[in-house]
Amino acid sequence: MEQNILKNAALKSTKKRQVLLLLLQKQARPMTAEELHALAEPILPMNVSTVYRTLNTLTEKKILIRSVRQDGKAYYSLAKKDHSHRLVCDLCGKVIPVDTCPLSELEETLQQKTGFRITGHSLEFTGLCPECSKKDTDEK
Amino acid sequence: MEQNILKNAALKSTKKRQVLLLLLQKQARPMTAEELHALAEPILPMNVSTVYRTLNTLTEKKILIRSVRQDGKAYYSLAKKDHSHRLVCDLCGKVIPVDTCPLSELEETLQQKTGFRITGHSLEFTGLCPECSKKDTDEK
DNA sequence: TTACATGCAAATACTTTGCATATAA
DNA sequence: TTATATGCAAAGTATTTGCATGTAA
Repeated sequence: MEQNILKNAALKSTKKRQVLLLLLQKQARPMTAEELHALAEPILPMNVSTVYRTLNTLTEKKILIRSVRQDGKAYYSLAKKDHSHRLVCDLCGKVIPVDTCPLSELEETLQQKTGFRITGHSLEFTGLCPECSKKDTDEK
Repeated sequence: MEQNILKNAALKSTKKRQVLLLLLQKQARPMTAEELHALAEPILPMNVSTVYRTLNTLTEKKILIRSVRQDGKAYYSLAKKDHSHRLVCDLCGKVIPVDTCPLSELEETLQQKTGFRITGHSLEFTGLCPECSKKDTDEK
């Protein structure tokens, strides 16, 4: 699996890259370099710069998607064929993917109105997931 | 004008805060701390940490809105009553405000489907503005 | 007068880079 | 063998903080 992903991108298939890819698959949520390093360490010790370099390389090869959030950190996730948006809980950080994307139509309209050649967009909702929402209410 | 904004927020009305607020009004586009410092310097020299502290204070007081972009930098703009989104040109950085926001309806739907209590969202389109789009085409 | 604002330098957080060594192909 | 990957330490960039001094109210 991971070997193929790497080979297809003309990258050497190293154990460290495989571990990082595996972690991103298993966790199935966007993670920071720091988180990935912490998770990888017990499995296979590696330097932080290796993590950063790997994430950059994989992002350039379009294997990963990098998204910088309001906390100023870069979050990485496997690039899936279908692009999607997500709900991020302010309290527990839980992420719920949103399947609908109502923006294609809007993009069309905007291109025509503004002459802007739109190549992409980022959209993220914030709020409280059901559990945290409950907790929040209980505390009051 | 600026004095009132500051007084209303129970903040001391200093010349430096006024200059920063004025710059944000005049430029009418989101700016980084670095940009603001460079613009303020010739008018009224001030330390970078003053700029950062001022921006943080004004953001806490809801006078400014902070938005961290994909470049990892925080952009500040005056908080207007109406929330809006924008088009950002990848080449020249030009910003075009988008008046429509099609997300309220979607938020409703999502709240019901997921149980998430949505409190906000961030949306930004990227692409090329008409001028840069032309330049880009010409070069090919 | 006094609480808050500012300058300055040092510290922090996240990320990148140069160079020597190690390893997949 | 050879181009690429990695470790390590140092550097870079955006931002914050502690402390002494300055100033609006």
